[in-house]
Amino acid sequence: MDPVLILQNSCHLGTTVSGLIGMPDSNYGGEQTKGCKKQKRRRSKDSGEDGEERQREHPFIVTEPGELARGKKNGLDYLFDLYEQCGKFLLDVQHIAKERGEKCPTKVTNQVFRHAKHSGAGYINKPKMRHYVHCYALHCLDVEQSNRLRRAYKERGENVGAWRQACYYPLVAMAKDNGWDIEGVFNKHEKLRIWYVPTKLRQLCHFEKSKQSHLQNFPTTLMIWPSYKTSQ
Amino acid sequence: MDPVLILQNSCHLGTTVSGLIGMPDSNYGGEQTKGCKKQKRRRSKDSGEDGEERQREHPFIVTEPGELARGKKNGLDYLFDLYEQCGKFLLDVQHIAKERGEKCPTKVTNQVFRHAKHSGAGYINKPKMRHYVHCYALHCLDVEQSNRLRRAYKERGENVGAWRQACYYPLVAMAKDNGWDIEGVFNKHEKLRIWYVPTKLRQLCHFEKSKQSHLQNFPTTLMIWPSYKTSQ
DNA sequence: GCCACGGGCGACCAGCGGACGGTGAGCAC
DNA sequence: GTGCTCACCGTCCGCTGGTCGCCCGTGGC
Repeated sequence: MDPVLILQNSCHLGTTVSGLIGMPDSNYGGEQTKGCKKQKRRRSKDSGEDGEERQREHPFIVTEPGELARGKKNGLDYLFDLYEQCGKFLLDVQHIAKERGEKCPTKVTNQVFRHAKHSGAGYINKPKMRHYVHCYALHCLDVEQSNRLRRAYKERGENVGAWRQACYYPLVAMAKDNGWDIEGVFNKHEKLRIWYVPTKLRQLCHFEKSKQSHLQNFPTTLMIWPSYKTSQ
Repeated sequence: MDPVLILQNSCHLGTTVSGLIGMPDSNYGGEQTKGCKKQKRRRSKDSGEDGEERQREHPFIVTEPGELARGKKNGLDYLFDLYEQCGKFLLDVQHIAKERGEKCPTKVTNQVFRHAKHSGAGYINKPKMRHYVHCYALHCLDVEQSNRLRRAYKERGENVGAWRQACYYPLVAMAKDNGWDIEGVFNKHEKLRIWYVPTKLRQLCHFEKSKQSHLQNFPTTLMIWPSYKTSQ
């Protein structure tokens, strides 16, 4: 059985002393503490406005490769296809930019999301795509392992959030094999190159790297994967 | 004699019908016309404040290679050295970022300028560096031609602005030889890769490219370099 | 001393990358 | 029908890249 999955499973209900546990995906304890205002946000609430209120997309569920989601849900093959679609939209934007002699983006930018929306792909939006980037990354870099993870999490009846969290660790292992250069891991892959490395994944790699080098100095320190069970 | 220089010289006092003439360095006629507010800016004027008012740097003059500027002026060798210094500061910033597991910039960003200032290089600032990037580019890509241009403009007693404008055209020619990919021209050179391609240079390349392809359809059209004499 | 020139760089802005968390869809019972 | 879980994505925010033009240093007379 896969050691990473074992680690996942064994830590699932565990507790650790790590300061990272239950951390949301946002920046955790960078030295800059300035700018901590809480956001206030309003929402239309009633649809008594002029425009057609966009219906929100069906939530994702953990599906096996090739499996179609039942009920009002979307499967993970569909999720990954969204990333391929974004790649196509980036190509469009690049061609248009070159034609006009404008700056040519190399990554999926706001402009690309805008272009997707204008092109009728209203089901694509930035928060969603950024949320699952690392899941797509695992799918690109190691389909076998990605598929195994999907099957395991489906079988255990885990929700999408848990599966999403689990996708981080195989990637951290790959970063380790690449001298802890997660940026490089992304850049080597044709389809991944166009996606920004998620902050949390970069931080996770940094954290593990520090832990490893610390282990060399103090071999008695316990090495425990953070569970991230409570973060979204 | 160099054909590009001949073009420069012959067009120096000329007039053309080009819509680009006398254009400032800013965006000219992109299709987006939104956001045309004029900036208001205040300046401290009196130095009755707490801090030591930074003295502004001596202006640049056109100097020959190896020549030191006389009087309260700075020479072009010093200007180009500033770009090398920025490259060093970028290296610093990159090392710090990697150590901390933060995003690692590949270009000279605001952060690099901030680091330079904090490191005591208060004579480096963003507007200045961005202003002369293409001059440094020519210096990197073809020292011989850059040196010839410097000597010619010094001899004719031209001011820095005129020399700066003249630096564009050899670069446009290089872009042409590279399939009009100026971004690629920059990226191929180790020291240039870290600098953003100036908007005006990219636009100039695009304009010339269109003119060239137009020439093929209507060979009787006169091909005239815009003079840019009145823009800064 | 005085004036005119011209360019250095402080300050501004649209829009970016990045993030949060309130709605409300969805399913179990 | 009812309740309560959880994740979608509208909206926000600190900055970025990019630029403008005011102010004043500067040299000639």
